[in-house]
Amino acid sequence: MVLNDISLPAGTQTLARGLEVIRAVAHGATDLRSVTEVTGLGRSTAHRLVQLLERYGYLRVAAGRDYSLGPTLIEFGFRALHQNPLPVVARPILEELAEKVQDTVHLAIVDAGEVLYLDKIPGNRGAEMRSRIGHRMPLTKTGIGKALILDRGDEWRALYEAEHRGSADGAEEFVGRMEDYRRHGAAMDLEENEPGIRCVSAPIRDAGGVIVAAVSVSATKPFMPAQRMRGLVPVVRAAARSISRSLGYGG
Amino acid sequence: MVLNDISLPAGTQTLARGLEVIRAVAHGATDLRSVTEVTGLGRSTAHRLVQLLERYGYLRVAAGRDYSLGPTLIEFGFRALHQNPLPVVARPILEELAEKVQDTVHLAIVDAGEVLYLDKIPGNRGAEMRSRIGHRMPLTKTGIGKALILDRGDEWRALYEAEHRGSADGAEEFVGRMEDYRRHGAAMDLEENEPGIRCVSAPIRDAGGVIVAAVSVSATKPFMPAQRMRGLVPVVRAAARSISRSLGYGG
DNA sequence: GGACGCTGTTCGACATTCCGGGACGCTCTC
DNA sequence: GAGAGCGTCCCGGAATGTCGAACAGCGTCC
Repeated sequence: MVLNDISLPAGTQTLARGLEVIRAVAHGATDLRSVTEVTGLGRSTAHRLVQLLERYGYLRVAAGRDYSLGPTLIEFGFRALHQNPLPVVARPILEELAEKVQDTVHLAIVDAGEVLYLDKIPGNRGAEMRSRIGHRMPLTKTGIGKALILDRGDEWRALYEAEHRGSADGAEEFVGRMEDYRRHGAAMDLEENEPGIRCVSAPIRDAGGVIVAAVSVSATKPFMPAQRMRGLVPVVRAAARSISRSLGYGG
Repeated sequence: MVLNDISLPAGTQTLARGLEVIRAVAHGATDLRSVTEVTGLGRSTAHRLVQLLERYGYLRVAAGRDYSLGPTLIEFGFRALHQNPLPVVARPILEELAEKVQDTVHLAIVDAGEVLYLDKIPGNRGAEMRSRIGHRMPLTKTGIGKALILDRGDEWRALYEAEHRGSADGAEEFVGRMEDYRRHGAAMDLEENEPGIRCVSAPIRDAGGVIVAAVSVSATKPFMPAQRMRGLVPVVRAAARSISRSLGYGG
C-alpha cells in the first residue's frame, strides 16, 4: 500500500501522488505524518499537495491538522451517481420491491474487482444493516456479489480462492452452488459475509445481455427462513428483469 | 470558467490541471475536445490526465469517447459525507422532524460561497423537490441559505448584490427582512428561488456558537400558508437547537 | 470513391515544473 | 527550559511534464 507506480501510469506522477493523498485521507490518515507514511512522500511534497487539494475542496483541513475528505467530493460523488443512468431508472423499481418485501433492498455494480453499492433502501424490521451507498464488499462472500459474477463461470474458482486465502478449500463446493444459482438465475447468501444476515439477489443486464448490476433483498435470519428465500427468487428476478428492460435488454 | 490559475496555486500545476479535468467532466464535458476547450489544455496533456484519472476510477471512459465521473468519486463522496460528524448526528433528528411535519426536510452547509445540501428527506405530499444531496444553491435566494448567513449582518448587502446582478435594487428590502429573520432566529423563503416552493429554516451552531449548518422544512405553496410558516418556526428551531446541542453548543 | 477532417492515441526532445533537504516558528512534554 | 514533534516555507538542481507533430481509424463531404 506504499507504492502505486507498480502499474504503468506513464507520464503523470504528480496527479497520481495527489490522488494517492486523497486515498490516504479516505482510509483514515488525519494528519500530515500519517499521510507521508501511507503514501511514502516527503513532508514538503505531501504538504504542498494537501494545500492544493484543500483549495479545491477535495480535503478539509481543520486547524492545520485533522484532515478529512472535503465538500467537493460530496458534490462530485452524488453527481457521479446520477450521471449513471442505472440508479436513476432503477430507483422506482427498487422502491416498489422494498414496499412489497418490507426488507432492505440493495443495488450494486462491480468495480475494481469488488461489489460497489449504488443504492440502498433500508427495511422496516430488524436491525438496520451496516451497508451504505459507496461501500465495497467482496464478490464471492455476498449474495449480490455472486449475482454479479453469475455469468463468469470460468473465473469462479479464481475469484473464490483470491478472496479466501488461507482456507482455500471449499472452492469445489462454492463452484457447485454457483452452478445451481446460475440455473435459477438468482444467487443467495447464507450468512457467509455477515452472521445472521441472509439475502437473495438477481442480476441486471444491459442491451447486450451483459450483467452490469444486481439487486438484492436482505434480512436477518429470523425473517429469512429457507422457504421464504425460495419464494423471493421470482420476486427479485422480476424486479431485476424490469430494470434490465429499462436498459434495453430484450431477452 | 476557462482559466483556473487566477488564484495562487503555489507549486503544483499538474494536480490542479487534473482536478480541473474532473470538474470539466462533472460540468458536462463528455469527450476530449470539450475537455480541452473547458480547461484550455492541449490535446495530449488532457488525454494523458484523462487516462490516469480513469485508471484511478475518478473518470469512466466508455469506448474511447463518452466520459463520465467514475465509481471512486461515488465511494469517496459518501465517505466524505460520513466522515463529517454533522450528517451522522443530525440524521435521527431530521427523521423525527420529517415525521412530524410530513414535508421535505433539508440539511445544508456553506461551501465556496454557496449552499451545499448534505441530507434530504423527501416529503410525502406534493411533487418531489428537485434538490439533491450534493447540489448547490445561492445563499440569498433560498431559505436555508438565509439561515446560514443569519449572523453575517455586515455581508448581507454584498452577498445579495453579488447574486442579483442586473436588478440590484431590492437590497434594502432584503436586508430589512434579514434583520427580522435574525430577531426570530429563523429564516423563510417565499418562492424566491423556485416558484411555488416555500420554506422555513433555522441555523445550527457548533460549540463556539458559530453557524455551521442549517435545517429547513419545504413544501409547495398550498401546504405552506403564512400561518403555518409561523407555526413551523418554533418546530424547526427546536430541531436545529437539538442538533446544535449534539455538536456541543450550550447557548 | 477518394480525400479530407475529425476523433482518440502515441512518441520524443526540450525546458519547465516539481521534489526534497533543510530551516523556521510553534505547541506540548518531560 | 530544552527537546521533540508538529505544520509551514524556501530555493537549487534535476527529474518531470509539456506540447508539437505524427499515426490510425471513422465518418463525411465533394
